[in-house]
Amino acid sequence: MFALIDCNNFYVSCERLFNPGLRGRPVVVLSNNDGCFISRSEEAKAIGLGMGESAFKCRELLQQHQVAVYSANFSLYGDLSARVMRTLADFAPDIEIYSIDECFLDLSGFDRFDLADYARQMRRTVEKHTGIPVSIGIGSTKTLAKAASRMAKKNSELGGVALLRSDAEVSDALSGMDVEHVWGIGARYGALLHRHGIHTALDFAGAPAPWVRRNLHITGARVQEELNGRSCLSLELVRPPKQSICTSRSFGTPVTLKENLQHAVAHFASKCAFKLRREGSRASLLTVFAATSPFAPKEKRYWGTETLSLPSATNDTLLLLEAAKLVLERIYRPGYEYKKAGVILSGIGSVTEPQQTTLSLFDTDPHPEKQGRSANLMEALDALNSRYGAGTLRVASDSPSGWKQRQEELSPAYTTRWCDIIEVTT
DNA sequence: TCTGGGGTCCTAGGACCC
DNA sequence: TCTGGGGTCCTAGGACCC
Repeated sequence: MFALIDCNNFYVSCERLFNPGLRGRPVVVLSNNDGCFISRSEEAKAIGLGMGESAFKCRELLQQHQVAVYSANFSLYGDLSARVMRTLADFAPDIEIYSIDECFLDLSGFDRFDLADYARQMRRTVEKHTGIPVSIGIGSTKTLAKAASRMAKKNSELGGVALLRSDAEVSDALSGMDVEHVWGIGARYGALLHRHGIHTALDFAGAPAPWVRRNLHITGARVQEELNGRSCLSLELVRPPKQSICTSRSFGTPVTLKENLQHAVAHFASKCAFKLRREGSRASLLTVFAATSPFAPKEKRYWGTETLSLPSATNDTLLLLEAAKLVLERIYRPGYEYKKAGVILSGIGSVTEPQQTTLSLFDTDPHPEKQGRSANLMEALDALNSRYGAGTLRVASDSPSGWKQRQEELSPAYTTRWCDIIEVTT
């Protein structure tokens, strides 16, 4: 059996933790740049504020209902997530951290326990240790556990826990679930399925397997197997290394000067390089993109992107920054109002893998001694920034001037930044 | 005036190899 | 008139997840 533990309205719950006055009130958390809703309290959902809906379109509703609005505060959410996961890890030997607010536990061998009772104990403990409310679903496959957790969340009379064990319990649950809400079936496949008379998760479980394989491919076929109680997805205990790393942002106000765009791109490249080293990886491809608003009139729209193949895989901030600057130089077109830019690293391999270089006939030596110096420098850079805070030591072009996000309603980083705590208590 | 960010996997088709 | 079989790698596009 698998358990899926899902934090309720996670980001909103984090904000409420440090601001108990928000309980019972409608609360929303906005995306980066304060664009749309990415987390909503039950009260906010009841008012009709939709997931992913643009905040500016709901201005009146927000005011009318005195909705508490927050900018996304990921350092707070990340830290609280880690606390929740540490607490849950004590309940089973194997845990897969699936996302910032969800994890799977392997409950095989727990048959001597009353699983529903065990889940209720988990809920109480997480609530007590972290203050975050969770819902728990248990089933014989990960997909069924997901379906159960959805039930637990939707039906308050279940007390936050749903267990699907007998065939009758499973078919009963699946018959009450629209097919597009099954994990792995989204809106597009949902619409296709509805057109073919497949409306509920139960309909899908019973649909002809060859048809599913043909139309929803191997991933859809797996989902169907899982709904029928045959486990295809095992717990992933170690996260595989990332295959691509992206840092991108929308700008609060449009950026027009190349110099300012360079500041932003240098910042994104530095962040990417840091993430890459944290993974213990190197990248050989670097993409930069810079774009105007997709909502601008057609003649004012531009989406520039180009990828550079690096002479050898690296995780050196200086080299990646240099490459990013070169690419930006190529894609920058004057006269546009840039609203967003980003850097993507790919062609990623581990630092322990043998270096695959694409040296040209005329390249000079790869300078092994120089590479050792680069590694030392990066180590020192990361150590300083870890000790004294991100951005303490950075390349001069990685500058915050001339571009910034909108974050008008940012709460303090209560658990990760000393100066924010002092501000709260004084 | 305002519209997020960061990922994964799969497929099809083209180019190429022997 | 016919025109093999078995591969790899790369890219674009489309789907999905949170």
